Amino acid sequence: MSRVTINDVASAAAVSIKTVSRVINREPNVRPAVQARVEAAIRKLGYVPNTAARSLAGARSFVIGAIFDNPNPHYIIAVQRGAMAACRQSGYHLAIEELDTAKNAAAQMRAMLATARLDGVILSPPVTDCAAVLDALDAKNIPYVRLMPATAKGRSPVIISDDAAAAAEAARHLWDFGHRRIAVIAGPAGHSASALRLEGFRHGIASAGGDARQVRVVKGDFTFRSGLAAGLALFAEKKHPTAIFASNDDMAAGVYSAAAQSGLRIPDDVSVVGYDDSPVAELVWPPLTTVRQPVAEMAAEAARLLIEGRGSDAPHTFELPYKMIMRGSTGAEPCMGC
Amino acid sequence: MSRVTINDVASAAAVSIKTVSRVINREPNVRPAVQARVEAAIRKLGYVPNTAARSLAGARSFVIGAIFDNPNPHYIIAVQRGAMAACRQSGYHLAIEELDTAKNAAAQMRAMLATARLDGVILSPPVTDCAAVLDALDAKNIPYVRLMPATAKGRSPVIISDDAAAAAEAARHLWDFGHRRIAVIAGPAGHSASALRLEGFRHGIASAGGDARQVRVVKGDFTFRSGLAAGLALFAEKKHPTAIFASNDDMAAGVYSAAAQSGLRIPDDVSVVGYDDSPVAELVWPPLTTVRQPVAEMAAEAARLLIEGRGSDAPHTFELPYKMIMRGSTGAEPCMGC
DNA sequence: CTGAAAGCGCTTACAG
DNA sequence: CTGAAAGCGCTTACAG
Repeated sequence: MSRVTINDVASAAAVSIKTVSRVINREPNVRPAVQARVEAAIRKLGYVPNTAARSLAGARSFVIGAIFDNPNPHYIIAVQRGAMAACRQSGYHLAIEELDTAKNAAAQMRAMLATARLDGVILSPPVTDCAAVLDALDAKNIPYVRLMPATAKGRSPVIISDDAAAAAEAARHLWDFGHRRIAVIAGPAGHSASALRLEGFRHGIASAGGDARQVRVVKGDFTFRSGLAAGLALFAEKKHPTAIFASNDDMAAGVYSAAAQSGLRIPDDVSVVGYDDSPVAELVWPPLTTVRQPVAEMAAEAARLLIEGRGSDAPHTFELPYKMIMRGSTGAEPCMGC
Repeated sequence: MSRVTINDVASAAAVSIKTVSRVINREPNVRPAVQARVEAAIRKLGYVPNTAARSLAGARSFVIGAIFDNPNPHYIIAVQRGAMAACRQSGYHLAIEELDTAKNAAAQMRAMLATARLDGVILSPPVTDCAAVLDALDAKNIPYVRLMPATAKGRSPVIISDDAAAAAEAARHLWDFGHRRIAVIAGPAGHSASALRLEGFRHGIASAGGDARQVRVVKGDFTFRSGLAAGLALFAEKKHPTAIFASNDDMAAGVYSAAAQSGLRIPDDVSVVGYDDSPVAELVWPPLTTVRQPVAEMAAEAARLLIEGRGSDAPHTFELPYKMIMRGSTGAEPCMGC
């Protein structure tokens, strides 16, 4: 639709197309007055640079890739939403690729790279820790930014949110409500978030003056079902926990179900904290107190880094703040006053 | 990476670049022998056409858009997976856009169209039925294909799977197992699938020789929670249903929870059928009998239609087959032998 | 059935 | 600080 070209803008601003190009690309050496004139012309004409032409003439493809593997749909959607937003703002496209880590991930990565010219790649867990994929990217000299890696953090710019600190805050929150019999439902062993959240929680208890070894730990696998099973097992105990930290919201929802089956009320009899602030957190009753990891913002930051050509910079760590979302599933320890 | 250009291929095959272009674009008027020679050269050199150059010289952008609104993440991911696969095969990109139908959808659509040149657009429910969005697309002359529209099917090519027939099959399946006290948990009123599945189920009962009016209908909204509530209400009745058709898997999972709380076993005491074959269907126990709508394939077909330039053809309907997935949640009516 | 020429809308590499 | 020229790799519109 945009028939307006760089030539039209150049004429309107009475400059050469090279100067318009400089303004578009924020290159130096343009007098402020001239720049203002060009920008006014761009706005007036509704000029949008032709990506195909820019790509053909220059070295950029204007495509950023996002690689996923074995994924939680909510998480993927959040990453996409953030990355897409950043891409759109700069006229980039987001190419989504799903890897099957079970098979030869590096070969799949190379196959993708053979057909698609990418200016950069965003890696999310668990591929974010797949050395073979990083190698394939390095071999082609393609910049990449990783979300929440557990290993090899020195290999690329990295975007994180402090899960351990968030879990510690959850622990203190429960502690401050007077809870002393506390259980954690941990995530699966393969997932780096599991360890981060568990250790963070223990650390929070310790820093509050408690004994981290007193914290009951039950294994889960991030599914509703495992949360239900863990909750049932916990509530069957004579002196069952009065507070439970589930390492994700789905398991917390399972705990809700277990509590209902066990005749326990939330938060009167037992307090529950989840993690992720997924949709289910607002669907359950009472609404779940949980932690929000700014996934979309993290992905957007990764995309921006790549778009600005900073994906090959010396390894940096960009940390974005988590947020505890206080809702109705936590309250005072039942015998506070007994 | 692909330094090989159309010129290299032309030299290798001893033809002009125009002939190579004809082969790439499957244009007519190339002798079979020449075509074979060109294809051999392409293969030998590993030539991949430069999309930016093709786009700049020609009329195509090589970008297909997919519009979503208020979405089930699993569904969106499935649509994306299918559409991406089709796009990748033809060197296209998929641009994903989320609309907020609550706000001015047409304005959002126009804003998107102003910056992105799209060769076609895939619309999925519920935007697939948003007349204002269709108008905006028509105004810009952009072809579109719609997935599962409920209205205005004559406005574009349309991809469907027969939800009503699938629901009818589910009904007959239950009927054949001897069930006569049957309930349906319906979806939300705004969603076209709700009506399709409910009416199809009723029709199935009638065609099996039953009385469709005897089928109990309880309202749900496609969430686990509404399925749980509906199940609890149903199971509280003296002569509770022995079979339940939940209009989606999430609600079916809610029914599982209700059954457990009510001391009912699946499928011994009550049979359950879901719809969607979402991941939860294999997570619950016993695994859920459900219906698979070929969402990814439907999206792939839509993308292919658009890529082949058939998006503006006279309205067609492409129907893809659903599939009933028999698992362990259905069995004989409990008193079959009493 | 095949090809030579022009041009798509930019950026690059220079020149000044 | 600014611009004229060349060229990126294709497709279009013709000519034969």
